[in-house]
Amino acid sequence: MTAARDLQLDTACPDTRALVEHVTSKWGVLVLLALRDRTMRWSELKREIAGVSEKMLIQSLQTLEADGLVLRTARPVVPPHVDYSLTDAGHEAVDLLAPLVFWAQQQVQG
Amino acid sequence: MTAARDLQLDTACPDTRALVEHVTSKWGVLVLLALRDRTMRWSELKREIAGVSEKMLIQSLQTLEADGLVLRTARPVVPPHVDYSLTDAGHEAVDLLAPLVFWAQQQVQG
DNA sequence: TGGGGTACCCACCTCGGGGTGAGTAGCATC
DNA sequence: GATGCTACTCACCCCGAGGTGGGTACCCCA
Repeated sequence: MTAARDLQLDTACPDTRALVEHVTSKWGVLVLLALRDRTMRWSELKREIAGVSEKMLIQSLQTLEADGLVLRTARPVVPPHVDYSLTDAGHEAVDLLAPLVFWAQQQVQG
Repeated sequence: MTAARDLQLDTACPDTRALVEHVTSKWGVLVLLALRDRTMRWSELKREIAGVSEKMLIQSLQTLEADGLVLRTARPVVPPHVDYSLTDAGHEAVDLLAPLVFWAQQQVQG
């Protein structure tokens, strides 16, 4: 178990900060949770995640893809067909993230 | 285990979102980790958490106190003496948060 | 001929997280 | 008399997350 002090200092690292911010961002959380148990198309995600704007959905997906957490698979057909799924790292992230979100939910409701 | 879909919808709840944002915010993370294994004075936190501005440290502490994660104990002496520690809920939060931060760190360094 | 569906891009705006710097009370020390 | 320490408050600024609304290529179907 790493000492708390070690974590503190390292957290000042901007890259670690950025990754934590991405996975805990407003729409990032919802995208990761939505993709947790199955691959989804872009339009499915848009429908599933209530209230997300097209811009933010695209931006979130692109960020998570760049972080290596989400896999984008485009089929060059008409009309366009694009699938999104979690990578192994994405599954690791969501497995660590979900308990935190669940806990926060309990706190608020309690 | 709650289904992913249930979590998704509930996460849209602004209060849950706010709490997750507080504990995963730039300085919120560092404050929680710093207080993980001991009570600290304000000046100690300021020294321990490199680069934090006074304003943001105070703001983070006030937010976490309002969320019931941090306990503030002021002694009316001169010069002022204020202790900060984690509540039970604060310990729960940091125990869920630390693995996520640690994982992010590994991802970045790998 | 034109309207619709998919998966985007682009320009613009707002609002709040985060940063900088100055001020403050009361005593202690020089 | 002045300066310093602690734990703040207050005023102002900047930038980026997030939102809004329009455009676009391509083909299909009516």
